[in-house]
Amino acid sequence: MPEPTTPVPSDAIPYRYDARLANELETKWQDYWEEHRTFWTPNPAGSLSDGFEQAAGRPKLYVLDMFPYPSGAGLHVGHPLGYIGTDVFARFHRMTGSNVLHTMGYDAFGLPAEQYALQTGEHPRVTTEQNVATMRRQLRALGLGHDPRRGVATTDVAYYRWTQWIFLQIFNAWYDELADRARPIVELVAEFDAGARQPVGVANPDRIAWGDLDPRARRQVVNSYRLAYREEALVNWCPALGTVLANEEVTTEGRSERGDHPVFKRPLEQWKLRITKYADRLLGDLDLLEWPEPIKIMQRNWIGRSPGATIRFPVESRDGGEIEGFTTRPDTLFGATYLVLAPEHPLVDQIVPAQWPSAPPGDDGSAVPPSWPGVFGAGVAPPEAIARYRAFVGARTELERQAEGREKTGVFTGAFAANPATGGFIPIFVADYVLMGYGTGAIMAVPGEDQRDWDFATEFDLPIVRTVEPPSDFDGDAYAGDGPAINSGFLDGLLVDEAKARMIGWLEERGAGTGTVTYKLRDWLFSRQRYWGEPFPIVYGDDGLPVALPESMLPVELPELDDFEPQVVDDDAADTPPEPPLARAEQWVNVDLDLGDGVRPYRRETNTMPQWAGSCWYYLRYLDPTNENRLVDPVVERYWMEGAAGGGVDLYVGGVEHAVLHLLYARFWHKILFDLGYVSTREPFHRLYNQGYIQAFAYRDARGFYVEASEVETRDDGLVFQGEPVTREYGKMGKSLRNVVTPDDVYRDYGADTLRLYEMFMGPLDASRPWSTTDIVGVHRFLARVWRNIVDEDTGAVHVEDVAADPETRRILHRTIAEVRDDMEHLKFNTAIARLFELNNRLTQVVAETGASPREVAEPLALMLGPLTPHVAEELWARLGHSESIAYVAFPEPDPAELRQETIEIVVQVNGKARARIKVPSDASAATLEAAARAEPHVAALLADATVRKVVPVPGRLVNFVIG
RNA sequence: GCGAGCGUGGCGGAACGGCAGACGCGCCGGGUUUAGGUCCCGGUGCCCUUCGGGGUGUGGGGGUUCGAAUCCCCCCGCUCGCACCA
Repeated sequence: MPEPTTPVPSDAIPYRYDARLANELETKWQDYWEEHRTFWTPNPAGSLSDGFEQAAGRPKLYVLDMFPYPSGAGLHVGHPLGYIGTDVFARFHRMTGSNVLHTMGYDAFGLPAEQYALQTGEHPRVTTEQNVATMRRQLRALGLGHDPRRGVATTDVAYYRWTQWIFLQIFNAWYDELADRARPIVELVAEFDAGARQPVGVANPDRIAWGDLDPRARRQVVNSYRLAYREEALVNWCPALGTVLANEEVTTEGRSERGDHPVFKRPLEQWKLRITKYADRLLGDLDLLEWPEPIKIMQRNWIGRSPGATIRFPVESRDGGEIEGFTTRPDTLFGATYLVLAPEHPLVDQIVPAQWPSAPPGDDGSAVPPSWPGVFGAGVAPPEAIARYRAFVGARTELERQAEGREKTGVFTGAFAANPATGGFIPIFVADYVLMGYGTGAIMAVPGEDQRDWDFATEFDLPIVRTVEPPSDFDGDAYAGDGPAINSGFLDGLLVDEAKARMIGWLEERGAGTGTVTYKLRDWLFSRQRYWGEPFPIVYGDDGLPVALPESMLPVELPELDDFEPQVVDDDAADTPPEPPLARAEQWVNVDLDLGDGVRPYRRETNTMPQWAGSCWYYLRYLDPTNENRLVDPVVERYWMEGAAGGGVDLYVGGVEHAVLHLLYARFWHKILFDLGYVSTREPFHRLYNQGYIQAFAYRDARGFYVEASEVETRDDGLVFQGEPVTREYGKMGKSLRNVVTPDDVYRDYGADTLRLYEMFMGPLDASRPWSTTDIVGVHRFLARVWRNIVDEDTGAVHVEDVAADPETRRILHRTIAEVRDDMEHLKFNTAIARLFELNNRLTQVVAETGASPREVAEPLALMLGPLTPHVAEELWARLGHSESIAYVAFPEPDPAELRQETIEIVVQVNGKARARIKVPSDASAATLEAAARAEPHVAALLADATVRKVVPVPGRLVNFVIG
């Protein structure tokens, strides 16, 4: 990349729009906005309602940026792209009469903050506050029109008090399947007490009546219904980070997304949130949203709804029992030649016999093939073989599983089950290609119709029965397509959909199975062994059961702790037990509380919430940040959130990287709050827009090392750094690639308005593109030209006259206004800016000819720049003689009369090729068009010796002659 | 492997199925200037041209259409998401 072309300071010209002048007036207007509370946005009620009378009649608009994390490294020019976009949009809408809410807070809890604090040796609160201050300074310098009163941080005690409060609501709620919504847990207990409902579920497997349960059992039953619950689960334990991670924080290679350390599966008691209960609503309500289709598709895939059936297979063994398997293809049951259980499946131990059977049950004369016991051989008895296989699976990391590809491993359990369709006995295997976390953790294997089962069957000499007739030219293994059923008794001849329905009916009649729906979505693992997060408002009594603290005991503040480091151990130390840092704050952990039955000792929960928690609801707190009595005042909430289909924030801008996690978690919390009556809309974010990324070129020298990108020069013989040739790459901005450009650099060289304008001009907001320092001068020159067209560079006097613009200039002005309005509305800032360039180029000519700008052009130009480059726009507006801020001045409106054109130029094509242009009245008829076109000399010549086969006149556009 | 998206000058990018390349950068030429920079004017897809114009051109190939960067099919390349989900 060539040197940044730093403009030479033009000291000789005192009022030239250069970096010095820009910086001066930018600081001035930022101070002005702060002092005059320009962007304080009134609420309809509560402590922030001053001035609402003026806004009451206007439409409201809630514009939101994704919650930023205040990084210790500060901002680079890629970060604010979306913030500038929302600011332009918000400012435009203020000028078109909306009451606009736009602010920004900080997602300041979480692993990065804690790790940064570890690096610097300072307390996370200190470093976090420094980072927030740095980011606030950098963002203030951008001139963003945020309401500063609403910029909450998740680490504020006054904020996380409400995060904890929401957790209490989740803990104190259960999902009523019949009503299809969450309800307060007290209502469930009331129904149990009244005998209106019988407790079922994992905590009450024997279905003991409520009245016969002891108090402790009752609490366990109730806990098993809660939307927040504790469960021993296989979690992603990352010793190097000293924490467990959510599935989403683990890469497909089985390493931590942060730091790339190995991750191991370990059973651990964890908090989970029952997001799976909302799977169907999270899926269905996507239809209400104005979101990019790819994002909706990603959410649908993540939720992964699969309709199918659970089928019960009676086990042929000493104590009987059944295995429930889930399948999406119940139509293939006749081809199920074996079952597979996940290695952790709880039934495995119950069905495994002491010795290998010599033959399947029944007496069809077949024998058990020698390959079934698996790699351990027939000399190893079934229980031992299972144990060894489990050890083998447990020892493998995700990475190893990945490396070994799709090769199937497994072991025969020694047990058999009956296929309810055929009545025959089929062997039961254990294999790790079946996942405990999905469906029932058990499958019926149909090798003829499923490639995975085919691979396994081939490996273990299992029979393969096709149940769908493949096309005659099919030469693959398993056939997964549609076709008539074969070898399937009463299903024969039916196509797949019909066969599925018939089989489900058949199973349900016999009580052998039911139609069910399964989801890929798992419950949300909600606890972390970290210091820098929200403490849970939960304590444990001596019975070890969790107790929710009453609302009056909130907030539960993080204790001061010198040693806040997680227990970090070696990368590969999979066996060390995790110890949360908070467990070491003994005085904090052990408390005596009166929770209703006298003062008793309790232990606090020592896990903290994941970073996602705070970002699940910040958009609600922005609405009413100072409210001490409620999460958000319902009047305020309704005012800002209600809107089109499903309601929600009017425009939400952020990166695609949050396509599933943040957006799904936030929707989930919002729906809980909706069910419990705390918010009025079904969805949090009505319209979502994904901004692109600004990346940058990076350069390596001959040794392969990155060199400072800003010092690379372009010469005729190629790219060089200090005289040595370098090669170019393209990637993220970052210290490691040595290609960072900071906003501060650009402010210094050109000013914030130039940075804003360049970022908006360089391409459409949703596209990613490379930063180009050389290109910035173009927009800077534009601003300087606008300035010069209005202000005398030598004297600072305004040279604008109250004279009429010439007709052509006036037409250009009004066309520009119309197009800029339209582009702004559709977030097409790059083309809006191009139109302003054209208008200003015209104005430059006028000034060159007449020595002054007509006021009727200068004022709208300044106003149209208001959203894009607010500082220079304010300054010009003030110099044009206005005393009020430009922020709420009405955006120019086009004069329809000026948009109408008397004559238009249309194209004449011959065989689709443009050959001439003719001027015709704008309302010319097809016949007039054709006549005028034929009269054009060039066209006439082309048509002279040709046969015109067809004429296509399109009034207002063109005429096409087809000749042959 | 499955799903989604994207390929337009030297570069960033414009273009309701209707003049491809708006606007900007860069580059070339001219003016202003002692000079450089700034600033102003003109030119700039590629090839040919008798300077009138002609040919060609939106990753490649085919199709629909009077007309395709745009719609459809196949292929190539790149990016992103998911990845043994039964």
